[in-house]
Amino acid sequence: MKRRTKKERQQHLLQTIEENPFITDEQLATQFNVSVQTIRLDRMELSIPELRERIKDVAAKNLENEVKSLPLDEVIGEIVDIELDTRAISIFDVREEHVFQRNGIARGHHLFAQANSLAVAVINDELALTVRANVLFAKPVKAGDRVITKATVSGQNIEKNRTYIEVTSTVNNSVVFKGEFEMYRTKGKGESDETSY
Amino acid sequence: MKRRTKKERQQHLLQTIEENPFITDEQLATQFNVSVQTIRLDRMELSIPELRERIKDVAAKNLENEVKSLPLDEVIGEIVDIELDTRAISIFDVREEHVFQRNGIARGHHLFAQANSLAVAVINDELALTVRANVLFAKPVKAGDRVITKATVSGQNIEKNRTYIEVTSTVNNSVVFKGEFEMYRTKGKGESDETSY
DNA sequence: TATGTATTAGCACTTGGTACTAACACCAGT
DNA sequence: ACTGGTGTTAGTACCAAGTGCTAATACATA
Repeated sequence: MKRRTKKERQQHLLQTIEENPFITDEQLATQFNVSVQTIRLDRMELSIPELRERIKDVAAKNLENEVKSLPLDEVIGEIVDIELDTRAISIFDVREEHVFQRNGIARGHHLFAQANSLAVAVINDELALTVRANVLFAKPVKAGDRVITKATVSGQNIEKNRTYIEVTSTVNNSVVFKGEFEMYRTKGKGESDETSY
Repeated sequence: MKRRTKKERQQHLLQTIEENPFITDEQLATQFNVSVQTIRLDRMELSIPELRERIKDVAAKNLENEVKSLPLDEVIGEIVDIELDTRAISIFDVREEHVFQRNGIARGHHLFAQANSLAVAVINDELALTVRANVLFAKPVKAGDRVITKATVSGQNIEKNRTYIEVTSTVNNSVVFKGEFEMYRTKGKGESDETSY
């Protein structure tokens, strides 16, 4: 059926292309029962690029994402200062994708992930694993907040290959998260590799 | 400079296109100092599709990824069974992107995320936040492992709006992770909303 | 010298467009 | 009844980045 007005059709057009950027003008023309030229005029008015450009945009976004998601898998948050086996600081900007849609509060595991990543990073060893963690989520964190996390090595047990780390996260100097991490490592602080595995 | 052999050039071609799928035959021809036709023949022999197809492929992959990465932000692991305010079970397949490159062991925060997600999900409330967690990483988890996580509500403190949850994760019936979660919620188990916030 | 492989050139054709011109339909205002 | 504006359609020339095909040329090797 013919859409009543031009506006209605254009509204629909925007939505259709948003959902499926791979659609050609000809397919759109058939779908809306208008000529290909009308679709072209519509696209121009709405400044929607042609099929190939649309696809290229989607593809380009993909390459961006690859760059973005990789470090996200490696270390959560950006390490800004580190003194191996002593302390480390990282920054994590909370964005929309990290919070509950319902109330805008950051999901706990993102804060945990930042702390855990930092605890792993501060240990000067090839193999560092989290054995145990006691964490406290002191205050809700919202999208837009910049979380600054400090990890400090607080102790060691060389016989058990353990390192203890205290982690504190703050937003605007107010503590939002605290954690104690017990980490396993193959080698003691500053040791070379004669230590038994 | 001209590449010595056809094979060398084709090897290089594969690599170049892999790195930058947005390159045209003409650009490739200039780069390798051969004619456009030669590049076309090479692509045919190597069954490399034309520029537009390559871009389309990248874009299509992107749309797939969007669908994949969204639920990952919402809940880590797939919930297979749930009885609200009582217990819940989820499954999480550990893949390459979840493990340390160096030793193939899953990063702790992914296991924590699965447990935390499940603890939030089991609570029958609009607002559920993690207040505190004590977790133990009992055994390393590797890529390919299927982690089965069970969350059980173990207690409540109605005055303090707290719910306590025990979480256990196993791989092949062997415990790999245990956690106690203290959760904040606005309403008590089964209550309606007259409770104070 | 003949043969095979690699390379290059040229032409017709394809898709999915842009850019532009022209025609027509219809509705409102004067 | 004529004019004007908006919306729609048709048609043409052109473009990028190809495919598919034929033909010519170079070069080495048997």
